[in-house]
Amino acid sequence: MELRHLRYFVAIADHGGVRPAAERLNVAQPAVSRQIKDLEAELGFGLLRRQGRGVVLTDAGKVFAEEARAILGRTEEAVEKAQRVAKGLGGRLKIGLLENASWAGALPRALNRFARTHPGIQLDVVPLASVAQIEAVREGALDAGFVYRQDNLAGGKLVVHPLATDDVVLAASIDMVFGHDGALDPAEVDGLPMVRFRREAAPAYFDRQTAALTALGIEPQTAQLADNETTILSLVSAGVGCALVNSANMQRPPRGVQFRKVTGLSVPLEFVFIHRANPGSLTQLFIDTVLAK
Amino acid sequence: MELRHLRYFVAIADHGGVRPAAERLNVAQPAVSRQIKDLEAELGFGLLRRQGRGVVLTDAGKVFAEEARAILGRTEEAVEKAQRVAKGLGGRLKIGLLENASWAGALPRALNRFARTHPGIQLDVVPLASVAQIEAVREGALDAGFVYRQDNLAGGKLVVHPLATDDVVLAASIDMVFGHDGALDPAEVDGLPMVRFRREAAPAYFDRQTAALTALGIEPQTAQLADNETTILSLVSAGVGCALVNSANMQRPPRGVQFRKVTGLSVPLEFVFIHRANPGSLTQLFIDTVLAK
DNA sequence: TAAAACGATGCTTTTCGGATATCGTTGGGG
DNA sequence: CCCCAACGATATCCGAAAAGCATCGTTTTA
Repeated sequence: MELRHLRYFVAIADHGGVRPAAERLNVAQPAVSRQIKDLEAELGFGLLRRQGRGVVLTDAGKVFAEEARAILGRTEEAVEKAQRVAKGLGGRLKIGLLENASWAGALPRALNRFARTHPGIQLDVVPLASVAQIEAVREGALDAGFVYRQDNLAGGKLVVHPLATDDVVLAASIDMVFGHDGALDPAEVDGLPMVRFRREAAPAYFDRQTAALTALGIEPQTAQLADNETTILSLVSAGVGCALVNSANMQRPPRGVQFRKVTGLSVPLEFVFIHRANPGSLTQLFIDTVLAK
Repeated sequence: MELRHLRYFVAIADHGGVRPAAERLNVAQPAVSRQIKDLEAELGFGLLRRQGRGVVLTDAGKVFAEEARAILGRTEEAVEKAQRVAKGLGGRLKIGLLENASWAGALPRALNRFARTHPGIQLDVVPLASVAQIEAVREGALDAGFVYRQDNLAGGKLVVHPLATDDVVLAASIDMVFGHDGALDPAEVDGLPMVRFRREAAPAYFDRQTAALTALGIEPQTAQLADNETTILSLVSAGVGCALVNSANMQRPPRGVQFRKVTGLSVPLEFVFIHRANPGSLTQLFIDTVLAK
């Protein structure tokens, strides 16, 4: 069965006869007769009742005509829909974002700009941790992602655009008094109870933090584990302990938390934009918007 | 565009390549390549990105593949749907029925039997007056109807099956005392206030009633007009007057109403089943069930 | 670096849809 | 009542188009 069969049959149903249908279709009458005959043979039941003068639709024919009309309409819609996507006027993009930190950067502006410039494109923003985003982008589950650079980023068809470099600072409850306002000496930090990332959530980050601390002679005392930075800051605010957090948090300091640089402590956090090496046209549009900045 | 294009393209999308798609479709690989090329040319945008080894769907291609799958699925459904109708296992029948009287006959049994025998067929029962039903059946708005024989029944592709012949009887309130139990003499009826059909509702019937009454020397005194027999009987029961009604009502006498034959008064009411001369297969099934009785 | 896998292209074969001419049937009009 | 007009079906031919075959270019992989 081909769409031609449906087109011919619908024309007959619409114009009440083979001949007017043929005329409307700009083909000769026998062509229509034959196609319908073939269609009936394939379906295994009659669509028309021939009664000398003209034809009438059988009951099955009436139903089939209705269905055929719907199918033909659907194909037109399908073409239009795909066409909109091809023109960059529609479609759907899945973008990964870290739910903690770094929202304060240029990201919201870029997203807003894209949404305004391409109103037909649906932006699905998926909150995911860096490791999960990288995996998702590799597999195509995400079109692009905003993550902190990880070990598993290397190789394998991924394009990485560095956007900014943050560092860690010490977050402590405002109830904790250090006696001065400047950067903290490592000795002042040693021995303090700390709220830490659960290692499984970000192994590389955890290890780099640990290494940086021990290099300064600080033995981290884990008071509590948490899965994300928002939770960590809540715990810090509650006085559970201090914590090393992304310096981007200083842009929007949570209530009850003070941020202090620690002399000599540095765990560079490279915030990057990632996508596959062969992005689709839609993704390319998004990439351009993000990098245009 | 033909369904073949969609089938080929969906096969590529499903199997991730031209060659496996061709194998699944039992055609050679170049055939698939060309069809997709033609399809892209017709659509005006690309569906596949050729990259040496293998192909990947473009964004528009992904959308179109989804749409194409839906369309192909719809066609299968369409065939099955029409097939069920062709086999007499589905579909819809519109049947006209008089909302008053004559329900007490074999009709409910026939309708029930049909509903049980053909559970897939939806029976739309439309309450309509005789004249309206005849018009509707002629125009195809109804597949069949149950009516009282009318003047406009003659000619024009209608098949009429007489089912039963009723007559009129006098309906009166039980408060009305005639002094005996048998048929009434015309003289006893003359001068009584009567509830009558509005003439527009059934002109022929009205005139025949009037003629029959005057033939017996009865001058009908109209106490009230009504549109249907149910209303008439309610008015009779309320003591507004007596009325000539279908004798079928005697099967289910309404509360507070007595029925009396009037000597010499006869207005034969032929209850008939009608349908067009060239019924569809579905309608034929229904006809067979009704007449099988 | 060579081989294998994949898709594209050129050419031939074959299938199938369309055009023309004609026939059978039916319904309407003189 | 009969003939004509309208409609759809059929037969045959022709052309378009889809499929098959062989081959080429490219890329990935061993």
